[in-house]
Amino acid sequence: MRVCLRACIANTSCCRSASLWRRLVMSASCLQGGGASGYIRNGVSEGTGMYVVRKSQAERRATADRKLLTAAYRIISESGISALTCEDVGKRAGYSRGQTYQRFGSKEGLLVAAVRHVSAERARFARSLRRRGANGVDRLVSHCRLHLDALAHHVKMRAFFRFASGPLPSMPDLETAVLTARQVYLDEITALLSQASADGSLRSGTDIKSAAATIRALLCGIALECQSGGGLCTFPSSYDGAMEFLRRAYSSKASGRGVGYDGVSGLNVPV
Amino acid sequence: MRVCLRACIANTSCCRSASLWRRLVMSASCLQGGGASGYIRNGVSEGTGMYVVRKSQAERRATADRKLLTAAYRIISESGISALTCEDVGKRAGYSRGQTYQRFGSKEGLLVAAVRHVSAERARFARSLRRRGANGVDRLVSHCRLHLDALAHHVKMRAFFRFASGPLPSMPDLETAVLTARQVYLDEITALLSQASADGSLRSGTDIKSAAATIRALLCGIALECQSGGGLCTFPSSYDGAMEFLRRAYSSKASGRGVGYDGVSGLNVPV
DNA sequence: ACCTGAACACCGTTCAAGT
DNA sequence: ACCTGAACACCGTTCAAGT
Repeated sequence: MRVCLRACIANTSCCRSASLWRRLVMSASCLQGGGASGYIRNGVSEGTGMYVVRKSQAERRATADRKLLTAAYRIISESGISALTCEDVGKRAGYSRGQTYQRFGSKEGLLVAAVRHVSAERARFARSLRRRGANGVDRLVSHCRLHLDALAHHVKMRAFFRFASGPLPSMPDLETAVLTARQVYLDEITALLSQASADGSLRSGTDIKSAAATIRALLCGIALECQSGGGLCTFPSSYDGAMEFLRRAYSSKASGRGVGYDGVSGLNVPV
Repeated sequence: MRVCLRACIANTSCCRSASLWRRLVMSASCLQGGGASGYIRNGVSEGTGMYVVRKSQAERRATADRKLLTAAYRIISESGISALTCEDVGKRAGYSRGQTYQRFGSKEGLLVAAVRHVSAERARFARSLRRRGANGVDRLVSHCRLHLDALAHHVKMRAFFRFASGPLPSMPDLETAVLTARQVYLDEITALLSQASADGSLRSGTDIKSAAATIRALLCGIALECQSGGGLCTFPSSYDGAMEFLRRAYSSKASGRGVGYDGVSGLNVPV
């Protein structure tokens, strides 16, 4: 049973009630076409309240979500959170301004989804890091360096630090989501410190909780500085010193004076 | 020669041209009164283009500037930069929304003035600090700690870190002003490091420029975390560890393991 | 169903009018 | 002169209408 909607609308002037339209699904072929002219009605089972929704609808929604999110974190990584407008997001994603509301309910909803996405991506990136070094502190420092290095290459990482280093005003749900993302980041650093403690490379007497908070503050502070330099963020060589600083403060070994960063191996090495 | 403006306006319907009004000044008594009913015209010297402007006008402007600025940095310290609206500023300062434009040209103009003001106040506060400690590194650490401690008590300091840890979008002049304020802050830390270097308490081999950038990043990162906790910022005890970390990383002495913060003296002391 | 765009509210900004 | 507030533009948001 297929009914052309154009004809339906032409014949009945008031046929647009929700109860009728809830039964509409879209044919899969529409996803390929350019326009929206392929709407059909099918699978109607009168009186049961159950409706058939073809997979293509879910796909369409997923596509919209993905495009909007991608537009959002690109804008954020380029220009910051407050520069984002729904108009811009819609335009980049190939939709109208209203689409953000269709999919995420509000601008805040979009931002919450965006911070969760980039936070998850950051955590995935962090897990993928091949941290190098002879011991836990070496690997901690290597992790921090590679993590910050990623600012130059990963748009999602830049977006993450935009969220982590300066929240939006008066958006409680966003604030909660950002705090969660920051907590995940803190837990990650805490885990690395625990490993360093376990293998004896962490300076004895170091309070892990406090050290993790300090390191996160340092990394967010550095990321903040990289952002303010304009569009693209690079990891300035002046922050090699910050990594050296981490090693000095937390290593159990009385490190020699001359420890330098080896750009090839990504390690701090004695020289 | 005094002319009551009310009468002037009643008699001439089109007397409001700029050329006429440029000659008006306000009597000093107006500043004391509540309303704006005391406008007078005086000191007119026809054809010379020179006009007498009584001090009370300058005072009035200065008062307006001060009230608007105070309203601005209070709002910023409480709710952040993007939460500030000209409506709010006007209301707090006892003016209309348009007054910000009268005095500062734009919201950005107000923000630039605000960041300069709180930056200058921060520098003044920093100079007033009685840094304690036996040597340059001790005094550096003491400075950092007292500086961050001030977040809990000084509204201007909270406003400063709102600016320093997360700039506004698409406001080039504001960005420049914030960069300048951050540079002043960096120079201050650099000077303290230089003193530590001079008296031999700074770990040899430390690059002062890089160390200053690292320390500023750490301090801004900590201030950022204090802000996100809601209204009032306090210096959490977990950041005692960050100060200890500074000492470990930059002191030339191989410090003993147990160094703790003495809340009374404001110093890190061996225990 | 998804999507759009007119309509509204809010706020930054301007500027003619008021004192 | 200082100051106000109506008017406009822009953007977040809603929602009736279009497909």
